[in-house]
Amino acid sequence: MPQRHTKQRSAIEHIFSRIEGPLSPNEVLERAHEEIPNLGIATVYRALNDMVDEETLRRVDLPGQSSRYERADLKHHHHFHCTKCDRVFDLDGCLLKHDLGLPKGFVVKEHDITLTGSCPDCKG
Amino acid sequence: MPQRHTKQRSAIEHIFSRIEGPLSPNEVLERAHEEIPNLGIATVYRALNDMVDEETLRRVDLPGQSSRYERADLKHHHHFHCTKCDRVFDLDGCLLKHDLGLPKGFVVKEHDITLTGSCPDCKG
DNA sequence: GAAAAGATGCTTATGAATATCAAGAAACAG
DNA sequence: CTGTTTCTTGATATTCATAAGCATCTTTTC
Repeated sequence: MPQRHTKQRSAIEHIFSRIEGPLSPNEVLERAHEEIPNLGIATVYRALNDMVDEETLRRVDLPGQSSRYERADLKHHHHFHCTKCDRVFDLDGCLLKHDLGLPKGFVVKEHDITLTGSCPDCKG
Repeated sequence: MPQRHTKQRSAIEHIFSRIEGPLSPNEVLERAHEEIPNLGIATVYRALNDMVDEETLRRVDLPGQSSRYERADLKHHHHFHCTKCDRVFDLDGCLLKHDLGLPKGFVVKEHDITLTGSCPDCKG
């Protein structure tokens, strides 16, 4: 329940203060290594999970890939995954239809949309 | 490249001829066990992958869950995941906006949409 | 049928994510 | 400050989903 101030936790938080794009746990680890060379991956996972719980971060699940994490304070948006260069782009605005026409009784709390294709750099 | 007729492969194909909903590899294994008691999970994975390659099946990736598989001949649709009972419902029609307003150069090949919330049976 | 080409099933390997636990570091009391 | 308590860390082991390796068994082909 408490929340201690540790340098590893700060380092991980700091990474997301500079970076917007969704990062994988390993990418977080690599970046944090610059500051804390012997940081363990388990600590990264723990920090990420905690931060998701406290809604500092949001989990980004792209089809067929393992989880990435992005700041929770970003404006609502969706993602574009380029299958050629494997990069993920943030897309402004919501791409969901307004009139969903769901059957009675379904209550939507969240939605995920991922577009897949090729980005401007990988046209073809 | 060739494609042999084996009873295990037929059994797996037969399951999907009766069932529409997305099934996990383990669910496929369980159902197939009724017909082929000593079927191995590896064979299920191989069959599912082959069937995805030949476009008999489609992989369904819901956020935070492992892959499920559904028939590829189903009309384009999306999925609703109830977080209470954990069931997955097919939703008719496409829920993507028509005017995506993407930056120039992005070419969309596919899109995935998952709605999350509670279903009629789990209202609350 | 018998040989050749593949598929199966078991076991082992890989990769992501979590659990375990001793040792280290913050918070707290004095 | 300094000791005590309690949480966090890091290394390792574990779990789970999936793929790979390989000897054996089945289809296909002749």
